[in-house]
Amino acid sequence: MQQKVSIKDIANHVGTSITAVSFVINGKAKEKYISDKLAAKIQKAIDELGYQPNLLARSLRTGKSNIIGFLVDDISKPFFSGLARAIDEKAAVHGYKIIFSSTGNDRERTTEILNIYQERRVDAYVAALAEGLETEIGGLIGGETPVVLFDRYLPGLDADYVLTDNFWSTAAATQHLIDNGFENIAFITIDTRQQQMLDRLRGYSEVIDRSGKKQEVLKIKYQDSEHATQLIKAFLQKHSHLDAVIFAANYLTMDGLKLSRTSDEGLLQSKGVVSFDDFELLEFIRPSITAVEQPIEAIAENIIQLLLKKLAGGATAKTAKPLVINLQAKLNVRQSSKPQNAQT
Amino acid sequence: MQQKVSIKDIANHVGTSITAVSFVINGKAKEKYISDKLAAKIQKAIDELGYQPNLLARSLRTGKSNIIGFLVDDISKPFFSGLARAIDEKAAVHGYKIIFSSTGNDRERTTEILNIYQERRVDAYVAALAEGLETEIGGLIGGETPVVLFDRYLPGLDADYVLTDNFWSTAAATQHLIDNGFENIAFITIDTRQQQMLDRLRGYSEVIDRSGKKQEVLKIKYQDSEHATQLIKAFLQKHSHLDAVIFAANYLTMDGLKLSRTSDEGLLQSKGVVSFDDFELLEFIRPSITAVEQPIEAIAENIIQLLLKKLAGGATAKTAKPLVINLQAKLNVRQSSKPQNAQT
DNA sequence: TTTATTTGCGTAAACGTTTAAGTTATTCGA
DNA sequence: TCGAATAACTTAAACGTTTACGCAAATAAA
Repeated sequence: MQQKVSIKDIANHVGTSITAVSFVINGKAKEKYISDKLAAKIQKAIDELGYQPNLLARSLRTGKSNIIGFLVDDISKPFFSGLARAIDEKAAVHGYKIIFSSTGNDRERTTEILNIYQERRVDAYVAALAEGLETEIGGLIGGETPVVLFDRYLPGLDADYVLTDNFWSTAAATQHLIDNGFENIAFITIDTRQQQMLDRLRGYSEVIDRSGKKQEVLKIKYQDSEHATQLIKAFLQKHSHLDAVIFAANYLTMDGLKLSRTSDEGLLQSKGVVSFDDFELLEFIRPSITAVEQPIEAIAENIIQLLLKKLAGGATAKTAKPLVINLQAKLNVRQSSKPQNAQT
Repeated sequence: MQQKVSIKDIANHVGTSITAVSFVINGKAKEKYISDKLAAKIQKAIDELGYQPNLLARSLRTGKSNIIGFLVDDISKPFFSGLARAIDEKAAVHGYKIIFSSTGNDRERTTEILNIYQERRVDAYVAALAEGLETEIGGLIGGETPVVLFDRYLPGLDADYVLTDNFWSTAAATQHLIDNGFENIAFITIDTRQQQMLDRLRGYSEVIDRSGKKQEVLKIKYQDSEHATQLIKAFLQKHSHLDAVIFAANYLTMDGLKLSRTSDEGLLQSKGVVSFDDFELLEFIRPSITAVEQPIEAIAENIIQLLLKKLAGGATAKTAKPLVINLQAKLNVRQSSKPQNAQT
């Protein structure tokens, strides 16, 4: 009943043309020489009849859907859903709406989603994709529609990125442990070619080397959680001289923490621990764990700004060389100094 | 370059009318008497030219956007983002896309979002709203566009609901504690008129009464986390005979767990604990905590089914009386029997 | 053979906008 | 006083679909 009042209805009600109505709706009354009197009457009708523009029609006409497609592994992961919220709110300010999808790291699903996005005529893409999906998103990158990638850098893809500075953040975390008196610091990561993991490892390596200490790295060929926990356990048992551990990803931290549920709880209990990626759990866990927190708000803000710039400056932006923005993470220190057998 | 091939292009390429093309696109070739030969030629052109329908145009014409508006407090809450993912995937199967927004429990923001949804001509609404926003969503309920509410029941609103059976679930949890030998079971909730909290309390009360035991209830006037933790602490100290506690909401469980970070860790350590709402943290926390897990998949499935039914059967569905679906939650038992000074 | 159906396809209107290109009436400079 | 500029509107096309009609040819019925 309320849904259906259109520009034409307004025009008829006032006794004018739809053009005039359109102009005042779009705030072009002055510019287009609509008299104040007519403009006022139209505005009155708009309010009284409760007119709401049909964005579908507008989009069809203007060729801009004002929709941004957002694509990640799994939208229910805290990092992604947090970012989704931030981005959604910032986009709303500029009249854009976000649509989300989870690829589940599946190739077919990904092309399917991208297809749907194209059919819905999204104005831009925002995506964090795993390696192996380069070609699917790659096809979009030269095209009409702007693309901004985040979270993970894909070496093959010459695109615009908004990233956490993994090298810097890990270096800072490592330095933090050193500053607090830890001597033998291990780094637990996965065996991969993912750029962000390599950067994290490099951050650790360089700081350790510069300090004259010895690197102690465990690279896990990741199969499943159980398996990883076992490898971590063996590693820690073998290197009993370690007094601190850095986990290079949140799931590794979790796998490590699972040791505390078994009889092996001493293994981590007595050490300084730093987790890459902060999560709620860490506020509660004992021993308390320092964490590298991704700057979600900043990431969201940079993505939106980059996008707006690309959306605004059509051709100019297209010829510009891709931008890689590296944002510094925050180190959430939960316990810093090293008592006898300490934690951080 | 790829973006712009339309029905008309196909028609010109084949040398036929756009009508014919439209028919084969929509699989109405047979029905509309398009010869197999023409249909094949058209199909060939569609594939070769890489035609993608413009869903905006289609929506404008058909009056169906195939978009569902989803509205919650905060999409980054695990329960909501998990549900979002589940619902998104199920909706995709039926050609629907979800758009999400977070109200932040703000009245103005809520009306704003609903306005945007109307402008985008969503086909249906899915929402979980806090009390106080009844009127904003209430205006939609009689209207053209189907509405399904979930998670929280608003007594004033005669709408379709998909809910977790709070009464049943809490009763089951309480019974579980009794069955495992706990004698003095407390219930910690907030002082509110929220229906779901009242139902949970009722579930506890009835089972306790029936068992002949004594009710021990703490109703917190919730201000902030710190304050709640203090009240919980005082309560537990005062009633030292308690051997089990049920927290009526996940944030209460968290506030309770914060006791473990202070010197008062003994207070919960020695007791059986059940949390309403499960969350990742609980898998790691010690003492381990049994939890009531909301059936996310089932909720998503029921929402979609209900929606599809309402979308299909226009007028018939509108006259039907509102449906309230109550889904049973799952009790995730992490430690059940009561040793001397036990946990559950 | 004539008439009625079925088959196969095209014309054109409509969905609700935006906007280029008119049209008329008014003001104005010289 | 008159053409030109300006002010105030309107007409109509276009965006890419779907779909009610219309029309002719082929087939079936009479």
